[in-house]
Amino acid sequence: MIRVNRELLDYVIKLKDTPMGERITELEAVEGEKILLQKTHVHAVYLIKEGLTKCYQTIDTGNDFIQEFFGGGEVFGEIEVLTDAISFCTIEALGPLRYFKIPKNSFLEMIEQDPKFNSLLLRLLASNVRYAALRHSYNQTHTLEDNIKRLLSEFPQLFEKIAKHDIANYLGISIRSLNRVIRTLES
Amino acid sequence: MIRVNRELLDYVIKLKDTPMGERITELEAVEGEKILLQKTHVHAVYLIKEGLTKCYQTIDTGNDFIQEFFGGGEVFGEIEVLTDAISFCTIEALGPLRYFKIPKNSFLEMIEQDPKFNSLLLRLLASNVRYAALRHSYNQTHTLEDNIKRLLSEFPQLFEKIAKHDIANYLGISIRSLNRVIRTLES
DNA sequence: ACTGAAAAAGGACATTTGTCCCAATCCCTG
DNA sequence: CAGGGATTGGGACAAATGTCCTTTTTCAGT
Repeated sequence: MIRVNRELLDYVIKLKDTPMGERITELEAVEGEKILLQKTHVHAVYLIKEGLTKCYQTIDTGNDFIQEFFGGGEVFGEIEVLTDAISFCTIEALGPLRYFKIPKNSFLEMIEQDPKFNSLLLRLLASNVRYAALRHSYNQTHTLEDNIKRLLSEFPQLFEKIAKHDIANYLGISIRSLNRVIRTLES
Repeated sequence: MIRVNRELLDYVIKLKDTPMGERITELEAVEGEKILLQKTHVHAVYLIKEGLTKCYQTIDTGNDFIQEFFGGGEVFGEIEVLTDAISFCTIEALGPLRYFKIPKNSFLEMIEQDPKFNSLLLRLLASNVRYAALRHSYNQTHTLEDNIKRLLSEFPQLFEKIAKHDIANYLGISIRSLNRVIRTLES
């Protein structure tokens, strides 16, 4: 639900105090600000220091589909930089945000020259593949009710921290359906 | 739909003629054989040389959900080896199969010592993340009819090459629904 | 405190999808 | 070539979900 990566975050914070650290800038954003735009070229890789973002796609139907919520230590832009592709989702701050920006070239150099960073990145990608696969298979094969129960058990503050329409877009359903199921859960 | 990675396959085939190549074994499997079992420990990484596999999870409801179809150059077991986790899907041959097996330790060494291999692996992971994300968002936000049309345009031999129940399990729907929609497509 | 906009809640109906059957066909094997 | 199991196709009904719309609630800004 909300992905984080403490280990990578700690490592990059330490990197800031090395020569390579000069190439990493620290930035801020406010709620609603978009750090990365879908269907644009990506020239840097970003890492969240503090705060929460949603990573979503705007579909041709006009709806949004939220791939994931990212917290501290999560990375975005790396897929595009590695595959040389146009960005496939938008990253938007859900509150005040602090994040690091690593220029594309520096990122690629770090992969080559810093085995520890490389290893952390590989594990991040692998862990995200795994998480997304499990989430989607569960989604496709269980009822909405099961899905919401599962989210709640994983993240009890769900309804306090995340807007209804975002939860609906994360589950790929309409708000109406979400409300209906929440109601049956309460009774 | 069917993932392949020509570049990685070519590279590993070349590797076979180097000292490192001695640690890579080439194996075969027949249709229906399972190369990797869900919920087991993984001690090696595998790469498909020739043939087709399905990568699926068996859900607690008894249904299967197919994450992806893998062809030449695709890798499996890497997620588990990198994240030190139990395998989250089963890999099954859909026909005669040839594949390489790389012991866990050798795989990890290759990542550290062979920048080219490391780079190919990073790009494979990134490309798979991207592909899966796009597939799932499309799936969640479009009708079944659109999804099937999309699969057909991407892979016109769909119905000749892949069994109905596998297509249904890939889309996360029942065979009944699949048949129903196919029928409306024909008329 | 007032107001307008966004968010939340839910009624009513249409549409989609699943479940449970049963029938027809194909294919493998004894 | 007979029989059994898998595969395919589809009818009928139930359940889940979407669409459209209206009402209520919340809340920031004046």
